[in-house]
Amino acid sequence: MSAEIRAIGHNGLMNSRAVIPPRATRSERKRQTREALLEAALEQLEDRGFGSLSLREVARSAGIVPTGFYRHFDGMDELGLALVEESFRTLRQMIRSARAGRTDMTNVIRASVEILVRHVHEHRLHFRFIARERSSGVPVIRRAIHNEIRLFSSELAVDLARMPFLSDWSGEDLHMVSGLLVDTMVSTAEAILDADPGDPAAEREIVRAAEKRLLLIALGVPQWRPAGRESAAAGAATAT
Amino acid sequence: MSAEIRAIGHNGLMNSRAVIPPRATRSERKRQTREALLEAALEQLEDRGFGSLSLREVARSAGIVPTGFYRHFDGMDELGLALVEESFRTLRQMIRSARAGRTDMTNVIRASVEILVRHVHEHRLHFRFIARERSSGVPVIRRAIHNEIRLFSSELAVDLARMPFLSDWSGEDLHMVSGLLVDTMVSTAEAILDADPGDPAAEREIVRAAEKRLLLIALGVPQWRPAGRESAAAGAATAT
DNA sequence: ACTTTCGGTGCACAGATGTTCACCGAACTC
DNA sequence: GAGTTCGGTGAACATCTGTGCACCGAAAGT
Repeated sequence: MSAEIRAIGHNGLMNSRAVIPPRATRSERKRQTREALLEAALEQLEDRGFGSLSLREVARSAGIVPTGFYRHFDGMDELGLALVEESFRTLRQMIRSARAGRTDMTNVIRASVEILVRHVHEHRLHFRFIARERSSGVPVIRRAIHNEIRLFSSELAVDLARMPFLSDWSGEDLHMVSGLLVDTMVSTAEAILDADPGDPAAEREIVRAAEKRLLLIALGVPQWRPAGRESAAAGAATAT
Repeated sequence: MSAEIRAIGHNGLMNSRAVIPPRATRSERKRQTREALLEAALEQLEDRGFGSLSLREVARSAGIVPTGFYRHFDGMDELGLALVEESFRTLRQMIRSARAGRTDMTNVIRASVEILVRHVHEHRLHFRFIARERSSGVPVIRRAIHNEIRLFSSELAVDLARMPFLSDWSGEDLHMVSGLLVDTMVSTAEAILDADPGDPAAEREIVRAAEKRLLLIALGVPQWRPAGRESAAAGAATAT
């Protein structure tokens, strides 16, 4: 059944349900309160882990009664998984915009970091959620996030393989570097989330450091197994 | 130690403390139950975040009654901060042993990763604690861990400054690379913690990837501003 | 041998939590 | 227009939580 009426997007960040949407089809209203539940959970993650969220409190600040919660999810875990899905949907959207603007690669590093930072600001709560729950708390959510990130890293490896100076790299090495890049980006996102919003100096410092990190990694790439032979020989790497 | 649940609702005259060393000075026994509380908390972090730990449950599995908890900490937060301190004490101990064995630096990477892995196994619960609570949950604990890690990164920067090929680096750049190294190590530790113990193949893979990451970073170092002036060496990433 | 200190106990309380159940009324189906 | 679906309600439950209080008994101090 298509026929979805598209009303205005969402009701802003207000934590209470405020006034009831006057006119809406039933499934549309259901979708709205479902979104309100997700939003309420995201907001309450400011000073608590997902595992310490209470169903009642989430329902309350979403504007419904505790038992109404079960009309949408059959427990907090399912709500959490929905949050993972939603968060990574916006993340993939970020990747798309990153791929879109990659005409020249002279400043690919700067551009990537800038896109990352912009999306962290635009979807702060989503990033905070995955940053917070990535390593912590409820196992099922941790697993889900880890799977998404791994998948994500694999996609980046495929992208990297297309680049000229990486075209002859082994799959294992490609995945290594993509993993390193992803982890670096994750660290950067976490740093930005921790730095308080409204302090542009601190954020610029983070961005600066992130760009340097990525540049350092990029500088290592041409030196990777320069002779095609094995072996590490860290000290052996010489300048051109 | 005694993680067993005391099923009976009202304990009669059963000595709940299990067996304790019969002879001990009072302050020594206090230290012991304090340690039991810390241990109990660490163990219960397996499938929950620190924020969802309950004072009662921790006290129970430590073998004391809930109110007895307050003889040692005045709340779970303080217990958490004690855990942070304890955990980083063992971490610094690791660093010392890392510094001890650095005779030759041909395989400094391999040696570092190996030390990291060994300590993760030896102090699994401590590492799991800081990995879990690093980004999540209770703000006060998160801050404490972040401060420790930042301090830690600074110390590493000082160490790096002593190395010949890094001696002329600026403080900012040194801190950048130390931060990158620390984050990489943290990621490696998290990966090892996630991989189940007893699967040596998976772990070898993680170690292998970690060594490659560090090598790639190391290979970038000699290329870092080779002429001392602007102009990043590889055409990879300069821009305005 | 006395007094003090203090880690640990037991009880009690008010509040919060997840989940059940029967019920309502407006939106949907026919 | 009659009947059904279904998102939301409110009361009730058993259970768990953190914390205050008075008390105990043995170790420590004198």
